[in-house]
Amino acid sequence: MEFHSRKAIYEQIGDHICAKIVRGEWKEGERMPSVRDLAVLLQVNPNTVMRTCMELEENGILSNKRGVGLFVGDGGRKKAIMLMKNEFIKNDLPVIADTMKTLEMDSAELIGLIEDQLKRRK
Amino acid sequence: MEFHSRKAIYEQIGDHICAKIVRGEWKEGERMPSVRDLAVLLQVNPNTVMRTCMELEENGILSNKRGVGLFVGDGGRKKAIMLMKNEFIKNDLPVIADTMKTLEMDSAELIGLIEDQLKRRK
Amino acid sequence: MEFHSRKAIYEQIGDHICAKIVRGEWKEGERMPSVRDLAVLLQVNPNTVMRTCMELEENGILSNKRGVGLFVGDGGRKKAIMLMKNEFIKNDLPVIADTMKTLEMDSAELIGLIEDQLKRRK
Amino acid sequence: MEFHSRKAIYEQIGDHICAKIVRGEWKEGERMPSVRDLAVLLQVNPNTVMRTCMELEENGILSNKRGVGLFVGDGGRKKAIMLMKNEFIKNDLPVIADTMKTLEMDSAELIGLIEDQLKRRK
DNA sequence: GTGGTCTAGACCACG
DNA sequence: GTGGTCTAGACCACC
Repeated sequence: MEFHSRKAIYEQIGDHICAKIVRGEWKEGERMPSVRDLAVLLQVNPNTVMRTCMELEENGILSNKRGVGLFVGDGGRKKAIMLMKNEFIKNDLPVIADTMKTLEMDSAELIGLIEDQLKRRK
Repeated sequence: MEFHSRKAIYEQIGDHICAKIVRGEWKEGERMPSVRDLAVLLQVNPNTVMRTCMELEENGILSNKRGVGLFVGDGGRKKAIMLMKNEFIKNDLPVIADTMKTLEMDSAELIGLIEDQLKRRK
Repeated sequence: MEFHSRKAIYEQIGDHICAKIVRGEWKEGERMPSVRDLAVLLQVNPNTVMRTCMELEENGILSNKRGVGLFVGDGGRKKAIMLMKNEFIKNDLPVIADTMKTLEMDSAELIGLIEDQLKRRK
Repeated sequence: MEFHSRKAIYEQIGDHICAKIVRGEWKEGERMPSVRDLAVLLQVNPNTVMRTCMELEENGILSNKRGVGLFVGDGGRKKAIMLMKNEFIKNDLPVIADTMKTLEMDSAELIGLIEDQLKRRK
């Protein structure tokens, strides 16, 4: 995985894990890959992954059974959705609204750009 | 001026200046306030403003007459619009698209959120 | 290191770093000395080195792994060569051509002067 | 006249005046345009032209008859040539030699670049 | 430890 | 007065 955005890497990893959970790839109650495995997978320092997991644990998205491993917590999917949504509203929406206002961009134009973006990924 | 976002202050100042130009408050060919005056105005260190202005100069948005002052460059408004748009496409659009996809949010919902955001400001 | 020319120190540092890369003393993918170490080495303020590194990063010559250090980027050598060459063509060639024209100096004479210059260094 | 290079404007004006004299457009003993006229012509602050002229006077290239005007001094052409040549050797040659060395550029390549440069002007 | 940002203040060349 | 550079030193987030 590569990390481009200005966000801290541990936050990007958080997004990545949340997305897995939201998409249902990692289900509630299931055991996740170990911190070490994740670190290898993401090519990142284990401490960094650790930090992410601690934060997700505090949010109740993950739960940590000592000596056993990390698990997706009860209601973790819902909480992950809430977390992502709140972060989006707090961090991104204001920027979007500002930019649209200054550039006099309307909803239609924004949606056009977003669709372009989505197509480009396919 | 207050600085909230995660962006560095000098980048926020850049947005601020570009917005002025885009809105036509500072017109092409006109002289801008001096770096020092801007610094006082924005309650920021002159070096920080300088750094912003250097970047905008490299983008052709500002031009510098030695010993005289900073001016909005020829075609500066257009370039400022392009810059803001490109930054938006590069930095923000991917985040928006990602988030919408993961949260299965459709255009209507996004626009709803944005309108809420705009109302909240009034 | 001593700094003679009219160029700003941070630009001379840029030339210095590029030259290291071009000469192969610092290879692509390798980690460079930290900003602080370079500053000590060159007897210069760390901020000054930072400024240079930021510019080289924007040119794709250096790349930055957060919290780890600065590395010579992929294709960094080629880019460094291009950068130096372009700077030379942009800044120096016109001066050379102008001077030769006004002073009615021909190629042979120029080369003579350059060889004198090179000898003087030995 | 436009001023691009990093040289101070008053120095560029000096080059400009010297070139006129070397080329014989302004002959020894002849009266030059007034400082004010030059300033208008070059779109520059009269003080700046003044400064240039003072320096050229110190070099014996110009002579100033108070209340009458500026004249090209006796032997001014020869002195102008010397001045330009010395400046070139002092300021530009070292940079050229350095760059050629780092980029492993030989004389033939340099001459090729210069000829390109000269053609581009025609 | 790393880079990155910001401040404060000095100094310079230039106009 | 203007922009531009540099220093010194602090503080931050990140790994």
